[in-house]
Amino acid sequence: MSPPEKGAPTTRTTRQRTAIEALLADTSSFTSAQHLHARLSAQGSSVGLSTVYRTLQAMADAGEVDVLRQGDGEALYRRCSPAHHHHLVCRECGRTVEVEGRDVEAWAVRVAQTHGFTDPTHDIEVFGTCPDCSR
Amino acid sequence: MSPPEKGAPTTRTTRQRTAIEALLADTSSFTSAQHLHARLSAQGSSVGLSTVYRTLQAMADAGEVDVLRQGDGEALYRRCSPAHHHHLVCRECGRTVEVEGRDVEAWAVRVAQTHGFTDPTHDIEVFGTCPDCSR
DNA sequence: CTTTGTGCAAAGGCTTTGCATGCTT
DNA sequence: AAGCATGCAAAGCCTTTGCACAAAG
Repeated sequence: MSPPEKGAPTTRTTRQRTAIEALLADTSSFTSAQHLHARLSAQGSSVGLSTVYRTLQAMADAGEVDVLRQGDGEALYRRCSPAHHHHLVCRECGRTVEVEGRDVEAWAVRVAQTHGFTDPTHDIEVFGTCPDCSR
Repeated sequence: MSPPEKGAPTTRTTRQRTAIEALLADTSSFTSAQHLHARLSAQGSSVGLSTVYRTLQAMADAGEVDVLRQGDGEALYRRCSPAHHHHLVCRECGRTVEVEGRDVEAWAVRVAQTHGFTDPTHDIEVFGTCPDCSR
């Protein structure tokens, strides 16, 4: 079927890819592909919208960014640390804080086991209004 | 602007609404609007797709069904109990179990407070393979 | 009789894909 | 030179909306 899959699929260093990664590195809140595309254009380093989508998708697959599905169908992305973690997101400005949740991890596993579900996974996000926005 | 809003916004009893509620009551897994529409047609009690969407949305607003955003942008619905709860969803067949999470609720609140975030809310879903599917 | 619900078809918004060209290796 | 990456435009998908008609209260 498919050739003997080896490690990481080649990722070339292009101006676009670099620009996207750089911008993402400077952003601490969740952003949409479209917004990112707009910022890149405004900033001069214009990149095709499809490229933004493709790159973001690739990074998500590689675990380099976290994806959050908004209620309106728009996907939000944010760079993230490699370790497993959860987010505390400000519902006003989108600012994000990565938090750990050993307790929650354990809870999730326990819940799954209790019902005989194997191979547990979970999606957890906490929302709130951050200090700056509630002022 | 708007008239003095009183209690519940009138919900009329129509054949369509009844059919949707009935089908939902018989389903214990998350379903998409389109799938629901197809099942209704197949079952004879055909209902317009827009009506399905509108009804589902109304029920979601009323807290009669839970909404789950799939990665591909399709929304999944499922009837639910009025009390606050979370879901344990089988990633194979979609079967769902409602679970409580006092511990998690507390954790979420604590996490928010720790970072000065007010008015905490959360989205939590646990996935796994159910007994029947892992067999 | 008045008001809300329904259908159909068209519009919308985000995302994906086909294909020819340019750039990285 | 060989192959992935990029752009543009078109296509896809799910969902929402406008409007005229039917049904509920």
